[in-house]
Amino acid sequence: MPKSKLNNKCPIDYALEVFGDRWTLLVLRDLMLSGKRYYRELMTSREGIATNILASRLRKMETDGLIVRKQNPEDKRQVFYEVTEKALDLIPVLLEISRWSVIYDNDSAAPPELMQRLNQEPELLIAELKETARTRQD
Amino acid sequence: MPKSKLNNKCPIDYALEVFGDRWTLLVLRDLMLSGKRYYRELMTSREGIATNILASRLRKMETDGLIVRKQNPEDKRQVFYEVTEKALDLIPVLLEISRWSVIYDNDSAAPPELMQRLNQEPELLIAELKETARTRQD
DNA sequence: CTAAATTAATTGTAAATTGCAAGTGATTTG
DNA sequence: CAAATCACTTGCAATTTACAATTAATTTAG
Repeated sequence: MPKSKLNNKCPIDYALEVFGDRWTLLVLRDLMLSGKRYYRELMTSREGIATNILASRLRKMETDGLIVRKQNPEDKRQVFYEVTEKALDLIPVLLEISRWSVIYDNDSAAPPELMQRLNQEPELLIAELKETARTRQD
Repeated sequence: MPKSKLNNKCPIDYALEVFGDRWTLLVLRDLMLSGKRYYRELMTSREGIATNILASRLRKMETDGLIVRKQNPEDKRQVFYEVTEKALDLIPVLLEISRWSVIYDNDSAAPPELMQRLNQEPELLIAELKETARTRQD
């Protein structure tokens, strides 16, 4: 990672610092769109993230204010992660990315009715996805 | 980079393979939103990309169908890059990312009237930005 | 016509990051 | 209380990145 500069001006720069790596967006996808919450659940993504990388990304994501780390009071070994509004506000970015990939990659698939709703009533879809993600965690 | 799998299914995966690194989105920004076309222009971005990294990214971006490499017939030393429709269709992604960064990073700035138009008439803004980028290159 | 400058890279190497395998400490389960 | 589970950490090899120097092709200046 290049040294971060004070008084960064380009918005793309900041975004790349926060999620411009190979794994952060995938973890956010799992937390926000796949309903995963626990470390062990995040380990099982099809992309196969290594445990040390997952741990270091979760640490950085907490530092960056995307997630909050919590302990399951009923089993103190278990740790889960809640997404913040800052993370939830990345849902539109994830959806735009998905829309693009579905067009340009033959192997990319997403629930077709999701893509349809994304074209027809994006605002409502985003609101629902956010609410679903939020509700899961209280 | 982890090995890419055949029959990739998640759209986010594909996107990360194509532009999920530290530099590709910045180069696309310069090509599509800042009107840069020449290698030497791309070298002067404030973020300071190293020349070997720029060269390797441009090669990969051409492989991935985001840009086309061309030679200036009036000065055969000079090389410029044109963006494809595939790249232009990433403008909405760049704009969504910018919207998010402007909210969450105090140091991020973007032309305020651009952000305003992004909220009020996103489709028209995107069409105009694409057209501007396209026109520049013929 | 030739020497210097410009452009778009490539090459070499050190530093940083990633990926993989194994191990650890706290808890819970049988 | 021994074994299993969970969320990591550690060690190390392999890959990628950053920085500096060099190169080949072409153009410009004198």
